[in-house]
Amino acid sequence: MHQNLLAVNESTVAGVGRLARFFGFSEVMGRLYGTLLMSPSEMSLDDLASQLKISKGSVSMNMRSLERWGMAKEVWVRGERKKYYKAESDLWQVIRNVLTSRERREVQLALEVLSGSIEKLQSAHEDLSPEDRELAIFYLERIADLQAFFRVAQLALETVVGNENALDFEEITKIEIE
Amino acid sequence: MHQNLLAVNESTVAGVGRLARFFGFSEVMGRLYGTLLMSPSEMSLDDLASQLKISKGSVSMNMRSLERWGMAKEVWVRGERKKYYKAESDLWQVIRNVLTSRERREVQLALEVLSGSIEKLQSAHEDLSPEDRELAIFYLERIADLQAFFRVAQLALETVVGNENALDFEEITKIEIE
DNA sequence: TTGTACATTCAAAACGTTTTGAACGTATGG
DNA sequence: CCATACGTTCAAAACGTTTTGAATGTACAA
Repeated sequence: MHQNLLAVNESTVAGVGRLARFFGFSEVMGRLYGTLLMSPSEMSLDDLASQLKISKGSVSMNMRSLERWGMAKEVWVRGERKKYYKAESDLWQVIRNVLTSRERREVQLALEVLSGSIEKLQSAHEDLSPEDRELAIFYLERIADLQAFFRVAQLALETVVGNENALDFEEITKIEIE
Repeated sequence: MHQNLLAVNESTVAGVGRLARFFGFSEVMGRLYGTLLMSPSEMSLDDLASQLKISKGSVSMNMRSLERWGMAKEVWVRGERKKYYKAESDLWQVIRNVLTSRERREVQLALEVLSGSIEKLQSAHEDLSPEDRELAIFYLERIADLQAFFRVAQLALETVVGNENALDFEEITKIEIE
């Protein structure tokens, strides 16, 4: 294969690995996904292990994670005993999967905890000493700030998760060019 | 101090620690920041070490990180030899600091690498065997998808980073309530 | 200027995470 | 219905990261 093609493949795989880290996944998961993304044909566990030079066991486990996150799919090949995989190549679908099943929960939980804190502070109000009352008021301010932050995060998430097409390539380039 | 106030403090500190992890910082950094955020008065290294039950060395190093990220500031107290710290309590300022000096670079770098890849593929075009040419076309498609993703990320970042007030509490709640 | 109370540093230890590979399952082609 | 080629599992090892605390550096109060 041509030198440049190899270089492009390598840097893309590395970049997707980096991206995976950023999103809180392991780098290997990202490199597996990147490898599949840059492969025109589906790949077996052995293909992936040899191409990335990692153990088969690691590939097996990480591919299961990728499947759970909707980032890769198994492909059945007739007359073959091996499992073959291909990448989910719709990046927006992948982003949506991840945001929906992870970030969304996190944000919702955070907002619930914050509401709970406000309630705790209010219900304690009668019992508080003067100094504690002042502190409680201070706490309420800070918690309101945190709520504001998480509400923005929630809004942003729903924007991405909610719309099937809102953020696709065409639309964005339009916005940028104008 | 009242039981509920302690509980609120604790869960907030834990939550900010969690948030820090999400943003790729160490949990301790987040807990230090959270502790300062929930403290009406500035705190010394020893205060922080004893409250979080971690070594002074760790506090010292992590506080320096927090300062570099614009998340905490040193406060001089007359007639005191100790260093005192307070949190940067404007969360949007903190977000802006982080996004500007970290995420922004990452996205820009990624876009440069992708452009470079496209050039590599185009400049190699003449030399390619028929099979490699097909592969190059496939690569170009996938790289275009990645570019689209990073352009959206860039746009989102500039939205947050660029506007001083675009995302403050008032505006968001308005949007939500309507 | 000096003594000292503090902050900083960094090597070693503790800790958590990831990787490996051999042992073990399992399902498919024959 | 096997035989076996493959996938999976998991304990141990490798590895990277974080934490500690003692040694060291530094600047302030007196």
